[in-house]
Amino acid sequence: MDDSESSSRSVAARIRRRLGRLTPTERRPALTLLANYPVAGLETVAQFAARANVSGPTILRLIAKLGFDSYPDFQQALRDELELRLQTPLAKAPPESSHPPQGDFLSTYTRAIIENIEASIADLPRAEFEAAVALLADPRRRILLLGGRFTSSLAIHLYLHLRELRPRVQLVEGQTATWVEHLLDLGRNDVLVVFDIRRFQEDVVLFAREAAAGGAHVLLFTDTWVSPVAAVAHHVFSVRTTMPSSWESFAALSALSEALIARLHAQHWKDSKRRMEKLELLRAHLSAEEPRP
Amino acid sequence: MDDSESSSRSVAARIRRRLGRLTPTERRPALTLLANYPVAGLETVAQFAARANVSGPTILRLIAKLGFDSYPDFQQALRDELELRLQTPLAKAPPESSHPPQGDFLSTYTRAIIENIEASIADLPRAEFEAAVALLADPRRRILLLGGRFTSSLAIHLYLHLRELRPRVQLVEGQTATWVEHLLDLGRNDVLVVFDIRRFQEDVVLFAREAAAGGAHVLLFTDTWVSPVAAVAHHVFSVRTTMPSSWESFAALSALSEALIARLHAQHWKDSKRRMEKLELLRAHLSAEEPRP
DNA sequence: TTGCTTTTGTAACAAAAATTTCCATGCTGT
DNA sequence: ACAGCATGGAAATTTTTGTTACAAAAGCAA
Repeated sequence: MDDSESSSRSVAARIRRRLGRLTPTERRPALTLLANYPVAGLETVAQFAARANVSGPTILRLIAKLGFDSYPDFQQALRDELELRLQTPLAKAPPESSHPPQGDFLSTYTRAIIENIEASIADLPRAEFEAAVALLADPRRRILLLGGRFTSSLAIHLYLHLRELRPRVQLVEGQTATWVEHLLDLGRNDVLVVFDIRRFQEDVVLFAREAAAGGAHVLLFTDTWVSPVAAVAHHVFSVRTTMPSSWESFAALSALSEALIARLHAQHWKDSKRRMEKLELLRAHLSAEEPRP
Repeated sequence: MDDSESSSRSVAARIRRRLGRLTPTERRPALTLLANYPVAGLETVAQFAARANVSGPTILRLIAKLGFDSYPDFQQALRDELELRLQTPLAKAPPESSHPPQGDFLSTYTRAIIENIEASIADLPRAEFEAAVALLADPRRRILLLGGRFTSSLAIHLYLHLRELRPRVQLVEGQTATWVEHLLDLGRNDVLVVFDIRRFQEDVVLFAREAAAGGAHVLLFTDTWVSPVAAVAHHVFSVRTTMPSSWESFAALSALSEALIARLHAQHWKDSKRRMEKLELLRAHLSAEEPRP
């Protein structure tokens, strides 16, 4: 009866909506799928059934109740969802050729960015955020920042601001081969902040792993695909970076680190104010002695 | 022959490693898979083949070269990867269940950011935007990027992405004293992109002035206070960076440069796609010849 | 050009998958 | 207790899918 309404939603949403009306045995694979979303549903009926400890026909009855015409149909829906989340620049020609632009480009693009930010921040666990702030606020800890090929700009952004607020902030940069030096005296009292999004970089992952093994706290900023660094990270922030049809957007990651900075600044205002005034003074000294151009 | 070694890596890594040794037609589905990772590989052979415009057997030959015994084997490997990635801490948090409180710091801060972006983009002259895109799209022009003390992260962000899309992109970095070298052969056919926000930097302004005098097109990204660079700039984008209580936010600037990149990519999709595929190939070559760890 | 090798697609075939049928089991209400 | 009904699985059936053999096409050397 409510098919027309629920059929527009994601598979996960369809399941949640009908969970109450499922038989106990049907509920088992339904929950299994939610727990291993969407991989479980991409297997064969037999594999899925085995995973959920039910028989094949039960799977098929479940799929039918969810409103799919066949099991391949259901899998296609899962793949479509997945693809939408994962599109990379090379994936597809821009849509403007296919159907005329609705609203101009800038407005459309901006709306997508805003949606990304909103969705990301809404889903973000507040406690994790506060924990991260506390870690970064602790002046005794050393802070190391690391980014990937593209995300290094984010690491730099955070670095430039943190450096103003507190001492002992370092950026891991340059050739990969030189990174190890940072690992040398990295210990229990240090924090590594890593930015890593899809097309996760092996060298970044390895570095984070090493740092974690050495006892450092690892803070990870990643996309919905979740970098493998998460396995060793103490705090993980996963935000949306995918845009409808084009490149990825760092807007949400950027917003998050700015929020982090703002929070730090607000909470430890007295310390950072003193520090910034001192900086100001030093800069004045330096520039006063510079020769006039 | 080196199967034992490469089989421990991810499917994507296997592809990159062998990309050079594949036939042209086999390379097509390989790149298709990387672009739509891993969805393309989770489809049936026929679907995957259609997506890459090759025949079924070509897919199977590719899979065999990658070291898999069968297509289902290959799919299982993809699913395993996917599952591992999605099992991370994120799974703990319930996805779309309850919306977090409205009034907390993060939400408030995010709302301010979003307002900044919306207001900035709404006021932005579309013609200027398109003119900027056209300038940056012209492959004959050299592009120079420059940022200030904090805004350098924005310059780097744009630099890292432009570099993928087109040749002849350079970043002005390092000590101010070394910048002049860039001015040497800067001429009528070149473009200087400058980021400069309040507490405008003298050295940045001087550089831009010099570049403009030399005939270069100057593109300025600035805040509502408008950098003095505007006096010599050919296109000026002034956006909001002020936040209610604390630090400034680069979100609008960031959104704008991302929109630029997206627009460029969309308009000159064919060129940039070719370029990016070539990059992919080169990276594969480099990583294939890396020494064993 | 000619002949040889490599590459790629067509079509037939075998394997595996999804689907259906049908029967056993357990629960509910009289 | 026993009919009636909902539920779930084993096995048979049908459909789809992966696989292979083979021939056409393309590239290349002499």
